[in-house]
Amino acid sequence: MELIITEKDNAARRIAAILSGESADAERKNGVNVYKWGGRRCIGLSGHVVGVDFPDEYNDWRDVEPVELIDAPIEKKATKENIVSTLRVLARKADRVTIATDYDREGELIGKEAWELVREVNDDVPIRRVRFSSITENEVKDAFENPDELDFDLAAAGEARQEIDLIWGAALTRFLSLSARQLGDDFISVGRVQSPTLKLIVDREREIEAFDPEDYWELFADLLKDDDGETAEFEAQYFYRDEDGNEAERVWDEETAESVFEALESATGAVVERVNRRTRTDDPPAPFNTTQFIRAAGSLGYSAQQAMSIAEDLYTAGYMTYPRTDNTVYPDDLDPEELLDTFSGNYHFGDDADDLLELDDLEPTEGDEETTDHPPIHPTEDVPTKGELSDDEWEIYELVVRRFFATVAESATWEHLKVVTAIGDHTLKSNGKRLVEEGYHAVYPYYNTSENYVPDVAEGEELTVTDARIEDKQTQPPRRYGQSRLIETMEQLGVGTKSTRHNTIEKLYDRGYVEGDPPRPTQLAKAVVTAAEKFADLVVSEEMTRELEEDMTAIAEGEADLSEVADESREYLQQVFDELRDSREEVGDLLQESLKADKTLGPCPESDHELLVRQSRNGSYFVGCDGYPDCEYTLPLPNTGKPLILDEECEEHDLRHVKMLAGRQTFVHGCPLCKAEEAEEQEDEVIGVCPECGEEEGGKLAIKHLQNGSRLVGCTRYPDCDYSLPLPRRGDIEVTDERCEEHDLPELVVHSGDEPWELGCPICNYREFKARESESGSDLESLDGIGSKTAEKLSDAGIESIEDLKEAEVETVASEVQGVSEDRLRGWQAKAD
DNA sequence: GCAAGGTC
Repeated sequence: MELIITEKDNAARRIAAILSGESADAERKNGVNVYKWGGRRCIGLSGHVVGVDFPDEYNDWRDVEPVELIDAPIEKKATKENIVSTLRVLARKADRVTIATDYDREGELIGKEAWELVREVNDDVPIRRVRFSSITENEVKDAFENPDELDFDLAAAGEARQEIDLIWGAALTRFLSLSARQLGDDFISVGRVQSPTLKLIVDREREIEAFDPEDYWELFADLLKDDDGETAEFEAQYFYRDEDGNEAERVWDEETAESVFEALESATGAVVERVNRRTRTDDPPAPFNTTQFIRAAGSLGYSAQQAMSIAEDLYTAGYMTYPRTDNTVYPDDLDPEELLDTFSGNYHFGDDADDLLELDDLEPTEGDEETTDHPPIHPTEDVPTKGELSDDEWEIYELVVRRFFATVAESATWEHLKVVTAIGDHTLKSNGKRLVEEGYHAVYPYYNTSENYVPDVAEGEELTVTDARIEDKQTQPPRRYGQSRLIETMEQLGVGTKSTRHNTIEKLYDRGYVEGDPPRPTQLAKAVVTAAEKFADLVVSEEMTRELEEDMTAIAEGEADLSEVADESREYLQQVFDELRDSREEVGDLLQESLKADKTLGPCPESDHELLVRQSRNGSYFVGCDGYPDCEYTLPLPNTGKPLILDEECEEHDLRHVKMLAGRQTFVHGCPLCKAEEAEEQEDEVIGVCPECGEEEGGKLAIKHLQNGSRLVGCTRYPDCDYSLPLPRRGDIEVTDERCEEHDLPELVVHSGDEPWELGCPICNYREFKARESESGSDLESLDGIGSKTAEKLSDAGIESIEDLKEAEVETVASEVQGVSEDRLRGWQAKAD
């Protein structure tokens, strides 16, 4: 029997289908699929099924000095018992083994792990290795006809990485956690990938904190062209030549700005000095690799984690190719015409596919990176219907389909028109752009294609100045990294891999290093980075990865030895620990102070201690005094979300404001003491009889203001009767004279923002709310191409429903909402009608 | 309770 081993079940199933001509049967053994046909069996692993770790006697953090881990033995332990044991059973009976794991470094290591497991139970079976970059009939059959040997050097390069990462990560993580007495769930972690990533975020935050804004002014004029009554107005911006002779728009000196403004304001006419016209080709984007896919999904509002998890579901369902890839060049096996053909006639994509099929030349674009791991992400020939997918899945699927379309579409062409005008001695410029050839934008509507209108004018032409404006501005600090920018930067630095970068960012959230989106570092994060910079600079620097990569390349090429490289790294880490030994307390204090700072709100009103955000046993958050148990002062917090302490402080109590992070329902709670005081001052307002205990016990319903800032309609006999109905968090509630006939309760009106809205009878309102909740959200998501994330972004821009969308002004919305172009909006508007 | 890398 020949045993074929792949990296994952999905690959096993597809390879079995190809080699067996679709005749393989699946059999479930021990919870593992084994595909069977003729004299062959095929089993899929689940990535690494064994992992490196220290022996059990090193498990107790307090018992073992972290420094001892440097020279501790390292074992390989099975991490997927059922797969390992099934593999052993099959390997015993095999007379030939073929390793068909992924064609990349980690795949070679996973292959070697399989090799070792096979050898444990069968010491003479021949083991061969096949390599292919995509699971297509041609590639797979070709690979099996030309088998190769396992590359032990390449696998050893991966093993070096495993050992070095484990030793550095475990030893330093334990050292920091022990020094700050943070054991259990709240340990303080360090690692070759997570720490440089965290440093990127912390360094950016340092730049922002150190930023000193500078004032400057920008000046504009509106110009009017009048052609015998046919008029056109456009905006022009003042500019001058700086010392280097470059065009500059920012005026750094107020007096100059004012004097230019006066000149512009008092002028009546402007003369066209120069007209420049040029056309620019706008090439379609390259195929998706993981990073660019995450970025595109990010502009639709998906976090890196969400995008990858949806992509994985679509991959598992067979609708798109493997989402973890570095490749940006389609393989020769991919026939764009054939793939387009499968979309021809499709309700959603048919027209676009047909348009593309009419092009003479279907040569797809190529990116810079051509790798052997997997093909770039593209849709497969198995096309789902919209109903088979959730709204989010559909939105991501459409993105992947349209990206593939874009890569075979034609370039777009823009016409740029630059007009330089003179008002007296001052020069102004206007940049117009017009999309003359839509090209790939017709099938890929995610980019901003808004145009800027500047009329056709001739040199020497005289224009009227209709208005002049001066805008005072300030230079802005650098922007924080968003998740996708962070992933792109990690990729550029070579930190992490296509499969792990999004997880690393998630890890920084879990460890309490970053909060919010874009991620902001906590005090703890700053302290960890500062401490590491001082004592173990290498672990927070991308250098460590660069050096490791060099060593790995040397090992893979047979020029270096795994144990040599690992020992050299051990020596270096030993030096780090030599320096750390005397600073344990100093580091511990720094970490503990910052941990407390992350939770501190400000002075306790009843003692000399500080108020901290704490978590109770049942998981809910509250404000408590650091002096507990001497001081038992507490304040409640809202029960939705996770508290984030803001920089803003309450002037009355010197307490920092609190924001509650709860996804879409995130809100600023403010100063918890103010909230509690406000609730105290508000009296309960009785509005009717309690439907639960009113008749027997005489309970009344009242509008109540809770100390944690929320409001509700509840029974006055609380806690004996806990009947309650929710009320909105914001706005003043007006109790009107009109009463609901069914429940004999007053109709309520909420005053928030400009327009009051009728909440109505609280019982009816709650019923409707429940009904709406089960219908799941707004009707926007019923339109093609709008998933929950896009719906959310549209609603942030004030578009809550299809009705709103129809009336929306395309240009403004497109400029406000990222990832939503004018084309996309027009498409939805057409469908809505 | 450590890392990073696979995969689910």
